[in-house]
Amino acid sequence: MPHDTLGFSNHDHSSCMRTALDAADAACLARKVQLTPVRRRVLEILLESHSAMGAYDVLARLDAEGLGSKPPVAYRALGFLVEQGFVHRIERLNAFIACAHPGAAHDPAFMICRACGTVAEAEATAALAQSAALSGFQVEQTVIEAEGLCPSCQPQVTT
Amino acid sequence: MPHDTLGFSNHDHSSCMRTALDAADAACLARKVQLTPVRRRVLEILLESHSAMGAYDVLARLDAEGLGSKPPVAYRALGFLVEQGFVHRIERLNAFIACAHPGAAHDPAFMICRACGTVAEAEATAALAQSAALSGFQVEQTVIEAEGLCPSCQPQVTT
DNA sequence: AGTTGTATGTTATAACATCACAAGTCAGAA
DNA sequence: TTCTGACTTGTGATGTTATAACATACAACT
Repeated sequence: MPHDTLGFSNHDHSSCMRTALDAADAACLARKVQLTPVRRRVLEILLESHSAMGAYDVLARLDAEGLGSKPPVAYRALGFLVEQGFVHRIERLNAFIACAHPGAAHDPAFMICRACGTVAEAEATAALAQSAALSGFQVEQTVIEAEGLCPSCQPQVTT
Repeated sequence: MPHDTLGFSNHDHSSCMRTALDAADAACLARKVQLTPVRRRVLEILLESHSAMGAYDVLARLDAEGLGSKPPVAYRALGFLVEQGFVHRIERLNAFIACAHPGAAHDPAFMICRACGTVAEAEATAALAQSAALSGFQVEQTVIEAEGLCPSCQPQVTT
């Protein structure tokens, strides 16, 4: 039953790619912004890899395909995709990952396996909300990241 | 009533510095690790500034005082202090800040004002715990950071 | 004195990110 | 058509953050 786009379970990859691209197309149309070839390709690259990639890794792919070779090309596209919510930045890794919940407005949290580097997305709860309310801080954006071991990298118990 | 070491309120600065240094001394003694001059000075610098500082800012201070001029000097000291829990790294800013709750074991969250750069520390709740438990992810470390506007940087209502 | 462990000093470079300015693209106005 | 303005891309240079790799110093113990 390969069907999960989040978490550390299997999922239907090609379907989640199509879904995400369709969602991005729709969102861009609605917001009157352009999903240009470079931007679209960067999103595809991140969706294909299905893992967190550094800006220079993305850039290397673009370069190989003749879509751009200088850092600003990658950073601009990534910046656009993050702005639009199609991609998330993983601060802890200085890396980027395609959003696992295309379309849904959300406040993502991430679980990063320190052994294999896999990053899974979860929904953040209102963890800071209370502290913020108490101190009068007005939250605009949150970064919530956990590092640890994913199920497949944990020491196995022999069955 | 200047007495708060966390949040965006006033506090007794020199007292919070002493408290933090005393806590660090005690912890190092207990753990049999050394709070060497460079390490101690870096902690003092962070406590004095009472805000998040980049590694190179810290390094500039060390250099001015003849305590070291090369990046590894600062990174090693900062790494040690982070390991020991005396200093926290703010991933979002690539910066470091002295811990506001010396001694207490904790899982900090941060509120970062995008206008003035002030960083306040709060306690993180078990935000990810549930997601992690569901997926089998074993959390070792979390980064929880909120960006927004602190009380004094928010548009004022004329009284 | 010799060995070990911890900390520091130093050079070089890797990795990440942005600035500044030129040029191309394209829709809509003149 | 031609102009214009908004947006996007191309490119060189630079700025910022972080670590690798190797050498040295020094204290504690044997």
